[in-house]
Amino acid sequence: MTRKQTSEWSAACRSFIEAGGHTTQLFGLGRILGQLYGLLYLSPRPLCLDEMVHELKVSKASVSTTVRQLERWTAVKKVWVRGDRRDFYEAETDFNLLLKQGVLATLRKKLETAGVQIAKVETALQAAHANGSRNPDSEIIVARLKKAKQFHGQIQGLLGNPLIEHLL
Amino acid sequence: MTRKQTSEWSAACRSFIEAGGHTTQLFGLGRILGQLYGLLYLSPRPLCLDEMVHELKVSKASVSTTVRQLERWTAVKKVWVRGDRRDFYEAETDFNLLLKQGVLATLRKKLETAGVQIAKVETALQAAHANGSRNPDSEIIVARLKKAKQFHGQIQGLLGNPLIEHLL
DNA sequence: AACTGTATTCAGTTTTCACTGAACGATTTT
DNA sequence: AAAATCGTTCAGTGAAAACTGAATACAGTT
Repeated sequence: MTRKQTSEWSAACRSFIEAGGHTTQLFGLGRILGQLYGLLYLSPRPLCLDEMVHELKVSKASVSTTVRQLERWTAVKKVWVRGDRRDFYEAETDFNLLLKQGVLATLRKKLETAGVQIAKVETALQAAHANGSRNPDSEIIVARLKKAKQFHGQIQGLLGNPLIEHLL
Repeated sequence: MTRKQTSEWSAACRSFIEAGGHTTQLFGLGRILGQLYGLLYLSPRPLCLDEMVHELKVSKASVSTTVRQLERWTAVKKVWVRGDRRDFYEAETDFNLLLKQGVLATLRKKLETAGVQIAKVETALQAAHANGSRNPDSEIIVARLKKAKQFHGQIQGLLGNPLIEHLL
């Protein structure tokens, strides 16, 4: 990537990087995220910011923020290069690790906030009940909320299940 | 919902519906999607479009498109009401079924298109190789692409794994 | 201390996307 | 056949998100 290379090879690499961008965009993450990870994934050596800027033809600001986002997800890590004060990054190539620490972790967090929402509704419901309010459909509503809560707990348990980690 | 009811109960329902909107928004899906499903989920009887419009205070266009989106995910289904030519919808209350047929199915589809991307890169890579192009980093690139492809296959297998369905 | 090379932040711009209003088409009722 | 009732489609709007250029901050060098 950093050296000049035959057009065929670089074409294949560009194709991979572009595919990465498409994929992340497909999942609602940005375009650059996938491109950047793809670039680092194929690179045989760590790259500094300006190299990434040059390869992807995007602004330095985008690279700076996106690479740190990838770092938070443990998808890339910063590496030291002796005698160079620039920041170099390389990709974490273990996808399984990445899936566990990155994707599943954020999924759990979102599930958590969803649980908070359910809890809120529960208090509202208890308030209605304690208040002596009567409603012909009360049983149905209570039952369905209960079911929703159970499902939430089930999914949380599933994501915490060591079996999942074992499958990866 | 359709009948008048005490303020406490409707407050709890509105809270649930709002929570649904928050949750779907959290996952990158629209706000209305979650609200609409929440409304139908709590409703003891099927609702027609105008009832949903009235409850959620959104446009009929939004309800029309969103409810069909939910239908594609088998999250709701259209039901016939005798002597009424309007379309009525009710929620699928089995979350497990919903997860399998809805979420996992779309996930598989996205994985599929990602696989197409990888295949494209592979042909580009073979072209480079057949062309006799030389590159010092070729082994690394080939190896990493292979690894990526393996991972893709692994995930596809995991989503097709009957064990997953069993866990739900 | 001034300067150079680096990364980060921030205000502004472009793009994307959920959502709407109004027009349309289809079907039923008068 | 005219009117009424529904559902869908489509161009447009507003807001949020992605992305950029320029300013800033920071560390090392002269």
